[in-house]
Amino acid sequence: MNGRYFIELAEICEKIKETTSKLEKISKLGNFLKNLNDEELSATIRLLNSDILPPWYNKEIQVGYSTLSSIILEISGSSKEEFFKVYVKHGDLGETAEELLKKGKALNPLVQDKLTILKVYKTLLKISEYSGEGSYQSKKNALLNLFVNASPIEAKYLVKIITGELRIGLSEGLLEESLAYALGIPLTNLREKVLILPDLSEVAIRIKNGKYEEIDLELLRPTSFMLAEPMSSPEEIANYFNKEIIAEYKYDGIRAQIHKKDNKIRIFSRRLDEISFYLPEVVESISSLKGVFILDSEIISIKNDKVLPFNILQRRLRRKNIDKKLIEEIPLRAIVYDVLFYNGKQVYKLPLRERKELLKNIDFKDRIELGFFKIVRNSAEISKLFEESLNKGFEGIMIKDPDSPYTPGKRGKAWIKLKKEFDTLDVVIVAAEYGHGKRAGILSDYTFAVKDNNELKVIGKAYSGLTDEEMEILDRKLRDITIEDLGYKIIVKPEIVLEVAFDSIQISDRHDSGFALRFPRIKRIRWDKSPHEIDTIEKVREIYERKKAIFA
DNA sequence: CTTGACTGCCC
DNA sequence: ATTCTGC
DNA sequence: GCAGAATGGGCAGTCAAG
Repeated sequence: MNGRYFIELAEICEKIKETTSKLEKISKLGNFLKNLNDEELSATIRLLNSDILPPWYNKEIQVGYSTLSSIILEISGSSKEEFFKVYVKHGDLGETAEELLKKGKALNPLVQDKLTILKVYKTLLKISEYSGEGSYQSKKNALLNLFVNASPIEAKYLVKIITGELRIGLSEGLLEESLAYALGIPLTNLREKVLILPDLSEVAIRIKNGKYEEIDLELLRPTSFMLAEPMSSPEEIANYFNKEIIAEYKYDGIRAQIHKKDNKIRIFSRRLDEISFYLPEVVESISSLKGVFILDSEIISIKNDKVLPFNILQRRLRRKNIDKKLIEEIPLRAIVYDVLFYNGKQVYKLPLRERKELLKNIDFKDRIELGFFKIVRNSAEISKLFEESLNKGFEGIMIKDPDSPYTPGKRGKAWIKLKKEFDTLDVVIVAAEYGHGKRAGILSDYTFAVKDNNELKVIGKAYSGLTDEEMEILDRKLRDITIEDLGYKIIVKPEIVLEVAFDSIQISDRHDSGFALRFPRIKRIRWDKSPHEIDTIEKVREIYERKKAIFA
């Protein structure tokens, strides 16, 4: 097999990492992409996107941090201690591989079967096929075969590609820009097509072969979901729109795109995985509906008129066996609130109010129902509906501009989400871990506890909410109060108090308090509070019980 | 046969 | 999921 | 306003090891 060498791609990535200029990144990568043939272009895009196959193929590599670490250890011949030290320093497995390989001796320096882009891509493809007994070793052997032929810089990018964390300041966005540059078309044209057909590689090849016009929404093939932006109050929403708007309940369920064409039905998740298999009774209900369509919906579970919490609902996903008992235990229903394709027509560009009208033509029944919505005009009406939603056990409300088209993949202000106000707890930091990537070497991930009589009980971890500056201040302070250094993590004297916000509390054996927080984030550092003043496990229990009352 | 580490994806 | 940062 | 980056908790499946 010959063709373009993988080292070329690795070196381009290195240059992209070194510059902060977007234009430079785009031209560097764009010029490289321009000269690839179809097969190599497709493979390169998939590698850079860490998307070996489109998600709806439901194939996974099943190689992660642990497997890669053992490979790096093996071929670099370094000790665990050394590996660990280098890893904490870089906060990136790829960088770790590069440094250790530079230091160590290559396992087999004489055999140099130079890696090509296609060889790498095809190997990863093959790895996702291995399963069953001995598959771990097969995957490892296939990877070893790549790594023994890789120079340190190639090894670095192999690791980065496999873990999906390139960390070179190039993600889907700039990749698209580079591709548009390479294809010589405006970025907006490319982007429009990618949102409709969310497979950058396939879009690129089709455009390259003059099939731009033919790319449109296709039945039984997922398109990106339209997303919402958060706002914090009914007033903010009312002021922003200042007109009649459509309001719906917001459900804490699983987003589902439902495709029906004749008797073929496919359902896709937000990440575009096909999830039809896990939802047989939903599929059955859909099959009894008339028409050909693509619908947007939320799947939830309601039992005895109560909404089941998300962690229960989640048990319906990724199941291998779905029996009668499970279907009764966690009964599903799909709440439909939008339509993208209806009886032979693309309708996603129509204004929402017309799409809502179209939905009325479908004879929803059984487990598929039309989502409730109503027109609201001011903050008082928004507020009222919001309260109603919470009382029913839902998550909040969605506010949508009736004049807006369905814009796949866009998170704009056409859809606004209003979630219930979060609770907060005052907690104390008891441990801290080093971050990754740009947070390498900084204690940026904090484990915190609440008070249980004279003891401290861990209730969660958080990393987001602080500015870089605050993190650096905490970093220095934490080092001063270290009790024990575990290498990747330090235990500290309980001195620093944080105000932590979260969406809900759940029972959990993850931490010793017996509780865990959902969506924890740091509100602020409470320099003014001493650890004696933090919240107690009783308060945690109280908040938990209050929420539980709404659920079944 | 059971357990625990690992992986990936739902929010 | 949330949040911050740089452009 | 967009794009990129870092990272939370819970779940099921898979595989290797005991």
